[in-house]
Amino acid sequence: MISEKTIGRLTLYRRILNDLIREGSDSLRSHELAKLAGVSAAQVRRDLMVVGYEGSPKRGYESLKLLEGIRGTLDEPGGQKMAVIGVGNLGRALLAYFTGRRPGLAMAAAFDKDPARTGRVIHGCHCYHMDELERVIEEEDIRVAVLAVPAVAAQQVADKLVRCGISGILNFAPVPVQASQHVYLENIDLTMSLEKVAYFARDAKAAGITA
Amino acid sequence: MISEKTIGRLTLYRRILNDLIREGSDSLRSHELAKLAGVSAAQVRRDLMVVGYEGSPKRGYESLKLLEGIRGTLDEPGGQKMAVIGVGNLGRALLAYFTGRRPGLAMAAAFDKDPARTGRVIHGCHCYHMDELERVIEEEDIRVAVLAVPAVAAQQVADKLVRCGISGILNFAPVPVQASQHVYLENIDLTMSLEKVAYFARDAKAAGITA
DNA sequence: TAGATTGTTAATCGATTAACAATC
DNA sequence: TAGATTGTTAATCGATTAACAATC
Repeated sequence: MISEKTIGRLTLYRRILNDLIREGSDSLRSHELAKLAGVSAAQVRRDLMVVGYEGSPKRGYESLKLLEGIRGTLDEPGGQKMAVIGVGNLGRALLAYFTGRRPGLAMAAAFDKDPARTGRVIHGCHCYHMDELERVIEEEDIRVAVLAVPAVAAQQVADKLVRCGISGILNFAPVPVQASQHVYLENIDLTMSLEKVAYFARDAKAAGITA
Repeated sequence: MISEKTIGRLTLYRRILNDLIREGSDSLRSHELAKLAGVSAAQVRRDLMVVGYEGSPKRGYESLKLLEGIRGTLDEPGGQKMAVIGVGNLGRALLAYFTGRRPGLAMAAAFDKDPARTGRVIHGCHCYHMDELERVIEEEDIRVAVLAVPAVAAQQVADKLVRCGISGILNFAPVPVQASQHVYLENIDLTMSLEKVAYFARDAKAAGITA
């Protein structure tokens, strides 16, 4: 079982690696990757131990083989499908943002309960009414959901998603949503993050004056 | 010095408390708040120790006084101003999302380098050209910036923001941006979060089959 | 009072980093 | 070889939780 943090960093290493390969790199050292990812070299080496490809003390890590190893660890071979639930301002932006960002993770559907928003294509993705949730998720074999509904509806919609067979939820509603143990759920609380920044900005400014 | 995590949870407690007060609650216990916030009661008690208001073993915490205490800890008395940098799909959505969400944290300006997007009002906020960044930040006394520019531009724009006197940055570009020690920077890597959910959704599904 | 809840300390837990023998 | 880098373990660090005397 690989930790959440390690998986997160692997996704970052992959992106960095893709850039390096595009620029012609054929090998790299742990400390180079560490610098670019903003972590320690020991962290990088520790993380890379899980991908099943070993570097060599002489040549470091071969870029292509390392990328292959990370892909083998992170990706579902046949690809995965996802959906966005709620196509208000944030939902539409996330739809656009996530569409085509990574091959192997396809945006297959969008849903909303407002009939004014359904029955049309938004950012290349068909928007269905919530009544069709179960049918479409089943037919399209969707496993991952991006939840962008208002806070009051979040828990209820999450429960419905779980009943429909979704096994991963990325929740943007500013309430901590609960789900069964067999469903992976990550909460991104934008308001919390903004308020944290506002608090520490104040603090940083004060520190700056004192220093 | 209060930890990042504690500050984050205090913002959550405040929101929950606001809801409870609206519903008529005048007092609450640590375990009630813990349940609603999805944390342990010990965690809540520990967090609340920093706000300078003590509960009593008999009556728990008085809702209004606790809210007052949290406000006193988190909020800058005169309020704070923020800006969004980059008004593409994501930037515009964040502009709409953060506008008016909390009194005391005002969206004062938006910026973009594309002249087609500047000189107009988006979601109630004037959009300036990047050339006006320094002047407007100074005039409006903006301290917090939400960074929603493409990855390639992120570090460069962040550096510019710091030079203009910004002391808190919420970065949405999918690269880890670096800033000086006197600037608080939080990275929200949406792609990383999505890929993590996709990975563990696969895992969760496998666990479900095995179980 | 008796009992529930508080503030607070000690124990636990998990993740990160430092260190080092093995290796090319 | 000599030296840099690897995989991996031990030490460190920080945050969370369990426990409990104090309290209303």
